[in-house]
Amino acid sequence: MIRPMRAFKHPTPQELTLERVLYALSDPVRLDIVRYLANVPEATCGELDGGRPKSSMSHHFRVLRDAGLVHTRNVGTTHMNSLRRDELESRFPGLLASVLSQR
Amino acid sequence: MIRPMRAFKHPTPQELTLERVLYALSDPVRLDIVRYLANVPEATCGELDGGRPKSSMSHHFRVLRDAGLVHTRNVGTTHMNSLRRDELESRFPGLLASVLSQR
DNA sequence: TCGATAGTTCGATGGTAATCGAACTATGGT
DNA sequence: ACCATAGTTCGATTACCATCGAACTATCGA
Repeated sequence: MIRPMRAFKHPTPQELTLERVLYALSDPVRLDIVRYLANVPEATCGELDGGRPKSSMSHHFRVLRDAGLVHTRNVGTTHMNSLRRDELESRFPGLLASVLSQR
Repeated sequence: MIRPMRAFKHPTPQELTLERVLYALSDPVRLDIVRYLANVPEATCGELDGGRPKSSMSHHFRVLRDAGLVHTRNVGTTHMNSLRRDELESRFPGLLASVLSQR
């Protein structure tokens, strides 16, 4: 009886709130993650820790996931993260691009 | 020896950080304040409390001021608040408009 | 099946933020 | 001068959040 690895819950675009998205983006670590993900198709969690403990990174990815910014899928032993560009665009048109355009 | 009412400190556009702005906007009460201010030239603090204590409103206005979103000037016994549209636009072009365009 | 690897979850800690009442300050009006 | 009004500041409480180590889970490879 093999149970598959627990899948992550990803909110639908309708479930997203502007406050939650802005809050998720208001942390320097998470903003860096989002900026990084904006330039690659996907990235693993480990690829993004800046020497930080895995548990801290896991926390930030969870916040980003719960806010609807990031999608995580399981690939072997790693977790592949990607920006939910299209869903974000459908729910908050132009918002992500606007934030990412700031320096 | 008359001392004028203590003036508020307003950060310059250069001093603003994206994280701070996004954080200030991530609270429902403050987001409502900003949305309201977007539709009027100026507004007093009292005009915006939704039955909340004055001290709570004062706190939120302070956060918005410190983040650089709101300017407060003294007019008689009241405080007139306005959105710092131009400064915001110069520091984070398009950001405020993008956030305000979301429902 | 035995590591090794990648990441999550748990629990604790410290820091920060929201909230409110109460006291205080400043201004204008009478 | 006195009072009312508008808002700030202070202090306390509560709640939440970032951080980290440690234990746990899942997958792959040997």
